[in-house]
Amino acid sequence: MNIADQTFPAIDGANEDRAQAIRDQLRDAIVDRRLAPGTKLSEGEVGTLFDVSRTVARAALQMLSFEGLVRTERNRGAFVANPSPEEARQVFASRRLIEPGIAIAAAGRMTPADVAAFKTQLEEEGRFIAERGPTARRSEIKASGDFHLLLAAVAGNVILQRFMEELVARSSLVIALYGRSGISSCGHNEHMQILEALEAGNAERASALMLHHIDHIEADLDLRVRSGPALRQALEF
Amino acid sequence: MNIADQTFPAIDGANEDRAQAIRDQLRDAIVDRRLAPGTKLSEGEVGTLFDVSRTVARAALQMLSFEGLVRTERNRGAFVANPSPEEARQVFASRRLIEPGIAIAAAGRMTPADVAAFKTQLEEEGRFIAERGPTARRSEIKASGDFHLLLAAVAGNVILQRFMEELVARSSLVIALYGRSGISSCGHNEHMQILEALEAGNAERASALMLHHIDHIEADLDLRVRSGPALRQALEF
DNA sequence: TCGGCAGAAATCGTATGCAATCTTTTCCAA
DNA sequence: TTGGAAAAGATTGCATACGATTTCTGCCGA
Repeated sequence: MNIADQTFPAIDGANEDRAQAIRDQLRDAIVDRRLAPGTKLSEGEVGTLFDVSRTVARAALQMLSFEGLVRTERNRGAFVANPSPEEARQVFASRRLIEPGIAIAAAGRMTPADVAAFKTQLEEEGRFIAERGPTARRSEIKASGDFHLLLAAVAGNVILQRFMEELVARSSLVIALYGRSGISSCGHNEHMQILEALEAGNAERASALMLHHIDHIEADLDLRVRSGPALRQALEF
Repeated sequence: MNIADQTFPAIDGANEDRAQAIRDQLRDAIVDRRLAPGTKLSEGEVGTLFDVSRTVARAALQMLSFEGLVRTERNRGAFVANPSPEEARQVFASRRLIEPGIAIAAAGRMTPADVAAFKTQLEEEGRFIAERGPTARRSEIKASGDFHLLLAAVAGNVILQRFMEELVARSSLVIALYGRSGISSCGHNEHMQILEALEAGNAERASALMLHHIDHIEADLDLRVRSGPALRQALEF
């Protein structure tokens, strides 16, 4: 999987920050697994693809590097991150710490509009599960992450929201690398249960369900080190 | 307070990343309050001060902007962040969520070397409290933050560690803006109590103490909006 | 055939130039 | 004096150029 094989919508050269737009495109591609972990993202290529100079492409890659989605090596370039099992565990440890609290905060702030937004989101999620094929699978992983992001938005703390954006994006990478099965339908059920608790204003229950939900996601991963770490490093694409 | 009044150690033009070195210098200056909130950080000036091109200075400022220490406005430039009371509350809400968990994780991983490091840190903290003068006050705030950063390092989760680095840095800004008194000596006592609990392996107690500690720090702030938000915005340096 | 070395090609790090945008100053009329 | 418009100045956004570093390639000797 090479970045040159991807097609990206043109960046509207309007007043918006173009580097940010490119970052968003690339992030989507990484989270959707259209760009595999380890793929090289050279400044020149990214620039050509989006029709901007290396300066702008570089800025976009720097942003992704801050988010942990891209790893940059001096004088070598940027690569889609290839999280280690240990990193994967830390991602989920972080989520276990943060998301139950976010659920509690969100429970106290849910508006009818929020409930409606969640229902729309969950419907879409359900549709992707029903469909078959790799495209649907990708959309499904994305939608599953969107549930958590929506929750973070409702919680109303922009700092935590940004942390969650990073954690959800990194989780997608981790699931891509270490995911075992299609536990997703189970996750969908759990999302619905969490929404019920939120709608009922039952913060405690929402929080507990969230904790279990994260445990379930992580339990579906196979985080055993497959071979000696030296070999793994050497093979790192 | 203008950035041009500051003196910075020269960046060693060696193999290290120069933008990163500049970011660290600027972050220290912001956290130490040598650069006041609202101070303009123009690319050209930063570049001249550190003897690098605007390209490198720009990269450093972009990093600080990601950390929330610097706010950038398109076509206008970068300014030391000026967090609103609401933002301040969110910083502390985030810390209340994360730090008790970090304390628990750290309690299970403390080595004798860690304990020694904490003791050294707390001694230094104590020294700054004893001293008088604005310089000592700055060092004291910095040292107080270092306690929390050390704890995050011991906890062993690099993701959470990075989150904490951001939160501690932003807290320094918030304290600079909204801090009322020298509650710091009280904070120092609390740090010592937390260390005792950690040393005893009492994770629950360490966690509870941490939560109270954060509450105390926030309680020392005066987060009332001083004037109409419109006026405040207008006066924003 | 294989390892390794030299040159070529690719890629990155950084400085600099130019256009676009914003800010400040100047100046004139009310 | 005050308001406002226009010019001058400063600063950013972006592209491009060039040296430095790394990677690739082809060739040679063992």
